[in-house]
Amino acid sequence: MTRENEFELSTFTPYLLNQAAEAQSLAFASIYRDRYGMLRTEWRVLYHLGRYGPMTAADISAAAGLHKTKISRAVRSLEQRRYLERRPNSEDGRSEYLSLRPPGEEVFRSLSDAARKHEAELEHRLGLRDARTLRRLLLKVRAL
Amino acid sequence: MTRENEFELSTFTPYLLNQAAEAQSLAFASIYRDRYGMLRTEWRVLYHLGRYGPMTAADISAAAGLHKTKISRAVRSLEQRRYLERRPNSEDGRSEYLSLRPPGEEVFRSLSDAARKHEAELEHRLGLRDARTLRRLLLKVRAL
DNA sequence: GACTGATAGTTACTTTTGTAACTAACAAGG
DNA sequence: CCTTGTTAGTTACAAAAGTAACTATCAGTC
Repeated sequence: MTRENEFELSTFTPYLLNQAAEAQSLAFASIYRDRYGMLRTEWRVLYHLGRYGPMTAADISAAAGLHKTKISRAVRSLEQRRYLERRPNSEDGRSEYLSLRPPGEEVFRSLSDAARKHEAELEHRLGLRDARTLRRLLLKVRAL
Repeated sequence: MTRENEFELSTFTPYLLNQAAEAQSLAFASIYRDRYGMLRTEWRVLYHLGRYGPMTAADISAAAGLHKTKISRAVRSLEQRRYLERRPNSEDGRSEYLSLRPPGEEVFRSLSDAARKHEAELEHRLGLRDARTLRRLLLKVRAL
């Protein structure tokens, strides 16, 4: 009953990308979610501040490619957890400089470690050669 | 100022997977969204019915790996657009058989065509060799 | 220094998703 | 039949994300 040239979703690249991304995201998301009750955007904001130091919400928005409302909400949430603090930007009264507080730094280190481990594990299970190829192809796809 | 062994999100495989998936999803989603105002789950339900013929919500749930509440909502939405119809299942009073109506079949064919074109285009831009490798690796990742 | 347009960030509103609770129908055993 | 437990699907509620409108500040111009 299956027609010859029928379209197969199960081999459709965007679908496979989603499946693979979801599987991997779930695996890593459970770490920042279960350990710290954080959302993906919150982890991303925390990461940028931890990795590159103090910056404004607009800086994060540009660097992470996230919409400003997402940043705004993530910042408020991280602030409430005492992970970051705001200090006025003397150059521009509209914005504030955001920086991690010690507990935030701590969480950043912990999650960075977990991410490194996660990546190493994936690389191991995939094999170094395939892992590298995959990264290269994903970059290529994203750039299309 | 950049420390040596610092974790780099931009080379983190789950992150790259998400980026690539998002880029590709957005590209294809705009088709069913803009053309027919459909959501991803709706397209998936429509696909299963169009590709494999009438089945129950539970069948779709199992085949597509989608939660039953998602199916329920998608089915109602597709029904309101007159894309599908329900008929009682004489074997089991709790469930109904779902099948596409002519307009639904029409949309299914149109979207299948669009998907085929999309895949061909991607294959062309990526090169056949890389496209195949990518699919292989994505399957491998999903299976981990 | 008032007017115009742009920018940083927040708030309000809407849509979508996730989760849990619920109803109805089934199935098996007493 | 009448309990007990399971399954199909819907509904209700809560969390999250998207979009638009808003406030405040800035920068340049007249």
